[in-house]
Amino acid sequence: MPIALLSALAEPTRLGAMQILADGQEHCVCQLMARLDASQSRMSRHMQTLKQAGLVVDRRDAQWVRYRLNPDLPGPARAILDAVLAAAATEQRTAA
Amino acid sequence: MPIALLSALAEPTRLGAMQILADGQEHCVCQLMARLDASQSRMSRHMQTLKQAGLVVDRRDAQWVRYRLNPDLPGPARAILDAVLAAAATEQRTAA
DNA sequence: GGAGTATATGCGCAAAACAGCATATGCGTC
DNA sequence: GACGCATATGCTGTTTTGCGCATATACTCC
Repeated sequence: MPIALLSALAEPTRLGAMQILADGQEHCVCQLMARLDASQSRMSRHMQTLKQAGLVVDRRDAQWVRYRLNPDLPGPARAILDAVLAAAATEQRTAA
Repeated sequence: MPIALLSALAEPTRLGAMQILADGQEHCVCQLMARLDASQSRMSRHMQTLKQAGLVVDRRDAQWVRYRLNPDLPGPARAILDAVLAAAATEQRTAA
């Protein structure tokens, strides 16, 4: 069931993180917290959640942990993610 | 934000209801409870949640309340729903 | 209008989610 | 090894979510 995926995405900070990571680049926790205005522990925990859901992968790089989209995300999950990101993007345009 | 949509779908009974409603037909609460093995109050409340999220619409028909997919679901929301249902269907095939 | 069926809802409870704070851990530099 | 920066995690309190039970409401049939 995609329940785990949906739960992971159904939270503003986590969805925000996914929108940032959607650029395909790696981002460290410190960047994410800054851009999403989240505290350190909050951001770290949310990234754990996304990782457990299989949406992202992390990599230690010196003092940083760099997160990026899970490149091996299964097709159906990837389709959900794309649809969600597209919807989120649409809304932001609408609000502008 | 699609947060509301995602939250609504991120619950097994509600997702199950959406899978049933995906046939395009109307279904009364009693059918849904039977097929999803849910108590009456539980099913009723879950349907309220789906309704509030805009995913379904209801219609009184004599003693029954018939639910069906919201035909006016906006495009991006519809896309999410379709992706989620497809993923759910895939998993069930995998399990079989 | 009384009984029966279908649905919604108020209430209380238990479990889960989320946040903040403090602290631990990993890594680099000196 | 001491210090500093980045990240993770234990603990605690608060809020939210989902549930069951009882009851209210809507409708039909007699």
